[in-house]
Amino acid sequence: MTQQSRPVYLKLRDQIAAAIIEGVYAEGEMLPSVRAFAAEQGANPLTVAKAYQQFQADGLVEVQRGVGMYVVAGAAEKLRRSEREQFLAEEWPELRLRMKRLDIDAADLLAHS
Amino acid sequence: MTQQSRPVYLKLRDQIAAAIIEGVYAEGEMLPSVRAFAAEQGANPLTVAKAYQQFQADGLVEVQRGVGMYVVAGAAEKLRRSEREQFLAEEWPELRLRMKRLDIDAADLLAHS
DNA sequence: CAAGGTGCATCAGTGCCATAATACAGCGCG
DNA sequence: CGCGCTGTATTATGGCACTGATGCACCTTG
Repeated sequence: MTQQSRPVYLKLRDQIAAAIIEGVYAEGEMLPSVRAFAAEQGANPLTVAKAYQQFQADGLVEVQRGVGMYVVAGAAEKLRRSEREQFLAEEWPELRLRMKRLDIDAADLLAHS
Repeated sequence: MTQQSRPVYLKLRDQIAAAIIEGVYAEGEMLPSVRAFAAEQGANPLTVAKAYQQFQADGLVEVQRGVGMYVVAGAAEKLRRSEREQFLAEEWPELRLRMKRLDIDAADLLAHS
């Protein structure tokens, strides 16, 4: 009903980013083809391509035309650093205020681990 | 250009919720009128109304037609509990996994306080 | 009663998103 | 070379959420 439905291409992007960081798609290996990943996820190949392009633009994957897209060396660490900084700089401050407002502290978090 | 990362009416909703919890809009008091708040925030009155409706549906504010919308007694605590549960049950688990993936621990958070 | 403020309903417009159907360009392999 | 696999460009279309302008019903106040 609300904005729970983030755009599909962004969901796919996050999913792929997590997989790269966790080594599911190791450096030097090939990402699933646009068509294969689309079929697997039940999405449209173009939508997958749109998600892939984000990584290509950031230099995290390398395109070999006619072959596939390969994870660049150091991509996992680069991605982790990038997202880490983004989280600490932008999300955490707001999150901190919000937790304070909702009266949530470390003990509450541990209770829900 | 109309597409922010987050819909305006949801931003307004969060902003108002925070104000209610913090007592800026005390219980029994009247919320700013739709038109007044819209002018103040540079938004459309209808967009503000959409944000207000969420609170009305949840029974946190009471509408007196022709007069205004009043904060119901106990609204602040009810809102805090609701958001608190929502955070712990839905957001925190994902956040926890994400922080682990990004190699963020308590020390990092304290460093950015 | 008249006037101004309130919320709210209706209709219309806009832009992003997702999908679809093709078509094209490059590469590897038999 | 021929075939099948890659990514990519093009165009078109439908859906849906968000936003916007106008007008109406209701209440209080003087």
